[in-house]
Amino acid sequence: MSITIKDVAREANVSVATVSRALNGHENVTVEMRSRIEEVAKQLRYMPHGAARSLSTRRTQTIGAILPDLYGEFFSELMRGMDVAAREHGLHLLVSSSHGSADETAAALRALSGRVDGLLIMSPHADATLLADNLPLATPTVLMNTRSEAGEHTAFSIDNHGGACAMVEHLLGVGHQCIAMIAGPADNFDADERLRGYRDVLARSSQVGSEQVLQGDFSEASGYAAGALIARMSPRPDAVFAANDMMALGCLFALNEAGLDVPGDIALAGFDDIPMARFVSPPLTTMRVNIAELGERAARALIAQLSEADSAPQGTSAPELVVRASCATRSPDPPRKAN
Amino acid sequence: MSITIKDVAREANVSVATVSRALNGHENVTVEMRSRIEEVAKQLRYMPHGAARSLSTRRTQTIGAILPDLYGEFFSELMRGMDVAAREHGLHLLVSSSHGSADETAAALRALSGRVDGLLIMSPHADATLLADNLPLATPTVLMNTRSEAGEHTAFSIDNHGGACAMVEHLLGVGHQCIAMIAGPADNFDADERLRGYRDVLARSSQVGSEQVLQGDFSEASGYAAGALIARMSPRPDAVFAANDMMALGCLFALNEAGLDVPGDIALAGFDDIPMARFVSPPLTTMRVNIAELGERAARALIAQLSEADSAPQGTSAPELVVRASCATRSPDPPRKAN
DNA sequence: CCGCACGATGTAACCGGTTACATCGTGCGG
DNA sequence: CCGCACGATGTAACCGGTTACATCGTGCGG
Repeated sequence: MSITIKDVAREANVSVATVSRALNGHENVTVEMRSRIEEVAKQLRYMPHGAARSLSTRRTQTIGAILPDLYGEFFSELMRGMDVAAREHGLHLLVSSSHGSADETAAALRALSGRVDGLLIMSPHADATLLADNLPLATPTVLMNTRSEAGEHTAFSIDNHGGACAMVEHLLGVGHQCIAMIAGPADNFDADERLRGYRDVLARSSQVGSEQVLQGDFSEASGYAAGALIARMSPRPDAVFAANDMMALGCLFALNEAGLDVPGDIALAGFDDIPMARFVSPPLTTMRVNIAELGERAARALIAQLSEADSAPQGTSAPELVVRASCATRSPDPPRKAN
Repeated sequence: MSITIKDVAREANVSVATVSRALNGHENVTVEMRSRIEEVAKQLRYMPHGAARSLSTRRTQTIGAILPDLYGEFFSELMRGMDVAAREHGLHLLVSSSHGSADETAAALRALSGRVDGLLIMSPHADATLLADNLPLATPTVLMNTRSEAGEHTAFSIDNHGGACAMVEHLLGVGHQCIAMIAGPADNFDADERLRGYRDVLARSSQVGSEQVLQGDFSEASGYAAGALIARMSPRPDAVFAANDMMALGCLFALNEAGLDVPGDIALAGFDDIPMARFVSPPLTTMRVNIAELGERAARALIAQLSEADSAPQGTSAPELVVRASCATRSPDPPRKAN
């Protein structure tokens, strides 16, 4: 069907071994031989069959990534970071989405066996058991933002808890007393950690009343709904901390519609620092999460494992507080000149 | 090293052929035999080696995508569409970025040989020659937003020219006389087509003066620079058409900084309808491009080619005019309740 | 009771590369 | 001139699956 190494060998009147050596740049091939073979290969439009080569070398030059989804700002940035690290080492990226289901995660894990040299996994369901059951033995694996504390695999994550603490402390610091939180989806690890941070700071702070948590699901719509509720509360909180920026934006619309001024009547903060955060009016105070960096560091750690079997560093990325007009009366950001 | 089918066969006291048949659900295996083998396979944590299976079946269950980049709103949405189509058919997605270089595109093409069943390619450099030279014969391929008119491969694209025409006609229609354009990068196909649309409409419209093109590169910064220039022009254009939304946003900042009111003093329009477009003030008039749909349609066409060798439909996606406050004095969009 | 048909299972070739080991040929030292 | 060393090339095993074909065994019809 397709052109194989045999065709090239026949056409060049040499053995397949010589063709393989010539095309892979081995030493012991005369220059004339090499150039003759290269000529024939080019003329025949020969290109080596990846699967065959992988089978024989036991290397695929590919790292697999299993993510909840492939699109959206978050995963897009994550892939950007992974791509940077991968291409630096001439590796390909095979991506698979698990859509948040354990079964799909397991299926993806099994389907990738023998197709990748290592795996980057972000999945709420990637617990130790599931990994052990579906991961081919000895596949280098790096986990991202995972619940599983099982130190078996290298893990990288965003310090969501620390970030949430920092934000709540900031809000308390600038004088807000009653801070409501719009939480993310119940089964989401990031959302849980952010909520936990909020609770921890409130618990150890003496000056405040009780916590006030509204359920959201990370969508703008859920933020809008929560904002509408908050606007009607009595007494009304004097600050709102949304577990992500999209909900903060939805909330902002709802507060505006209710005739409330942000930050005059009520302060508002988000989490993530999505690009839109600085474009809305007022610009949104938020925690900047460097997602691409997380992806890049995780990929680098994986690549290191590919060569040296030992290294297994862990790591967290600390988000960074970005203060904008939505919760403190400072001047808004100037437009960024470049990305 | 790893568990292979031979280990399972030995452990279950059968031949590898029987194991293969049992695990692949073939008919002619007794139920006891099948369950015994499944039991052993599970216990041994056997998972078939993908490369070996691919080599033998000549199927990889994977489609490859070669894109200029893997991140950013555009490619992210594109991947979303591809993912939808791929997972519907149980296929994986192997992505590779060409970073806009012909060499990298060629390298990616060759590296994917034997690792994918078909290819989705978006690359400014994917011309007929490059494809012919680097594509293994008979690899089903679908091109996206390509220059190459060579009807050899199926191609899908956004109707950038038509969209730009529609936008310029709209601007003329609401009474603007002198419309400047902020163009995209010189070697970019989409940018060229949008510019061509602008020129074509102006050329066939009698009422206007000459065209006025400022060079940009699709970045917010270049839009900002162009906006600063425009603000100082005399006579000043009464409308600006930016080749994409990011430049339009940059331009908006520059115009605001220069004390100009949009749309009072000068109208502004973009292209793409990125999510931010409706959040800025004033909300941006733009052409909505359904990128995910493009990716999904292209992937579907590829998948169709995988089974039936014949089908080779072409297709364009028409962008849709979205009128917001930035260039006509209408009421702004209400917030979207859901995505 | 014998032989045939058919269903279950095994043997081995094959997919397309890589590479250890064998072989071949040439040049040079004694 | 002979033999040995070494560099270039070839042969064939191997990677881990799938599947065509061969073989085996059982039951049933004549």
